[in-house]
Amino acid sequence: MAVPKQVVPEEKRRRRRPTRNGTVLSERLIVDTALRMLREHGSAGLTARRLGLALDADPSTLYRYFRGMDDLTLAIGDALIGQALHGWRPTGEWSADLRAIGLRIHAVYLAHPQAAVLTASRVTGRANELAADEAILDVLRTAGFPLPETVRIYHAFIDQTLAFAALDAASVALPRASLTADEDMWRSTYARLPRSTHPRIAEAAPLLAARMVASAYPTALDMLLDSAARTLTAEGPGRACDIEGRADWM
Amino acid sequence: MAVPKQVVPEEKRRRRRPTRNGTVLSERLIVDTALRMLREHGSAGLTARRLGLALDADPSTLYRYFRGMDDLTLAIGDALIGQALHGWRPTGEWSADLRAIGLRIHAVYLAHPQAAVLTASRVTGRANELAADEAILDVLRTAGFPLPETVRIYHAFIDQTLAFAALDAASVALPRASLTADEDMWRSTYARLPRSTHPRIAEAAPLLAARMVASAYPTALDMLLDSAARTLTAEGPGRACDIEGRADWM
DNA sequence: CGTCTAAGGTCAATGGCGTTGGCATAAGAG
DNA sequence: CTCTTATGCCAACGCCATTGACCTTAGACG
Repeated sequence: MAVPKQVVPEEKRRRRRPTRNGTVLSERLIVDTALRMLREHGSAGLTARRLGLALDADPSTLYRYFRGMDDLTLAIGDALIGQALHGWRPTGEWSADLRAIGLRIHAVYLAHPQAAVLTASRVTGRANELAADEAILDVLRTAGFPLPETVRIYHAFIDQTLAFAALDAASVALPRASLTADEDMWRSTYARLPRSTHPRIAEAAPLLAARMVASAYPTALDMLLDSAARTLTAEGPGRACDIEGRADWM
Repeated sequence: MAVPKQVVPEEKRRRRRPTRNGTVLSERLIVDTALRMLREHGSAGLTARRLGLALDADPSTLYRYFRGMDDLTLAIGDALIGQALHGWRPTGEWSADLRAIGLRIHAVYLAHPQAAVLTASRVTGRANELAADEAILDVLRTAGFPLPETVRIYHAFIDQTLAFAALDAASVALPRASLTADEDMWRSTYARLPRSTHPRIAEAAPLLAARMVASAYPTALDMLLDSAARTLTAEGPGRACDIEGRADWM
């Protein structure tokens, strides 16, 4: 019959047959349940078996909705982006707008750290992701940046945001034990290093202990916007505006 | 008695008993083999079973050297950092020095993308990591940055470097299929969006296709150094020098 | 050089995991 | 009301990390 191995797209679904226990499945319900499970069981705790259990459905049923766990992962990622920009409206001040978008994305990812770890570095090409990219580009163009400069800043901005979101989420998503161990590192290991071997760390230890437990994203974001602002006001880009420093990887 | 459950630290090892097939194990050999296996089998392909197979040893033998796969992961991460700064010497020009350090770390992580994915967001507190942090702080202090400013820049610099390394490594480490799919996304999905619904993406599509396949790290790094340079020359920090934008997470 | 202890190797078993092929049943088109 | 087939369930496969019991021999010590 050749048939299966194909997932019916959500909008084409006609027959909504309830599971043994009465719940009626949908992409939406599955993604939401997956997010809840990620929060409860950690980023490695999203398993087909457990998800099936939470939905009162057989694990294999999930394959009627997603091609596999990876496909589900992408759907989760797009849901996060949608949630981040839900209700956002531009104010007209480009710098403040970008700052708000960046902090919103960062915040939503940190609110779902276990999900963020799985999805932050993926390109889904789904609706919510496209809408976010369109919004960012629009802010820059409306502000008056020329097209090449817009693309340059857009690239640095979105990748910086996602990169920090993933990094910070990874810390938060660590198992309780590893997390406190990592945090204590700055108070124990680093704070106790002898001045003789590590003088710079020793002198900075108190400040480090205070700073390193927080995210560096707001600082890095401000530095990026700071640098971008100069190319708008000044006669032209000061330095490093070309595409050099290109991919020597891949 | 009481049974060990403890791993003998490498420097205390006396008895070097060969495995059934003659190989003599060591932390070094295990980490190197693990790196090779990660490259060959992908970031999810480092398994105790396979590692044992590659070493001609029983998987359970690994537990004599590391407390578990997580402990091994940390050792791999520290090895990467050590490799990145191997042979590095400061030139005295702080901006160039930081740029070099950043690009070195980024490059080594991208050279071992599967390993980078596992380790970039971990704090090991091991020797190589400490040495790297000491070096970065020293560059900034020697350049004349006051201590609080040094710590602020250090934090943004190291986290941005690791964050981009992890993000870019994750792309490179994707299975061949997903990777080319992601790259084609910029030429297919994004390039074909109608001007009516996504005008900004449409006008930028060619530039995006050219840029997005490369890493934004060099650009973001230059913008960070650019912003930092102003706080050195000017009378004082222009803006955003305080610790605000603090952790509203955790 | 001989003894003997415990480090460092092996083996077998446990309870997870994602995924698949076959099967059953009821939703809803006609 | 009929009949197709979408969508659910089940059982099984081959992976995985980790553990406890066991065995063997390296090398400290007399």
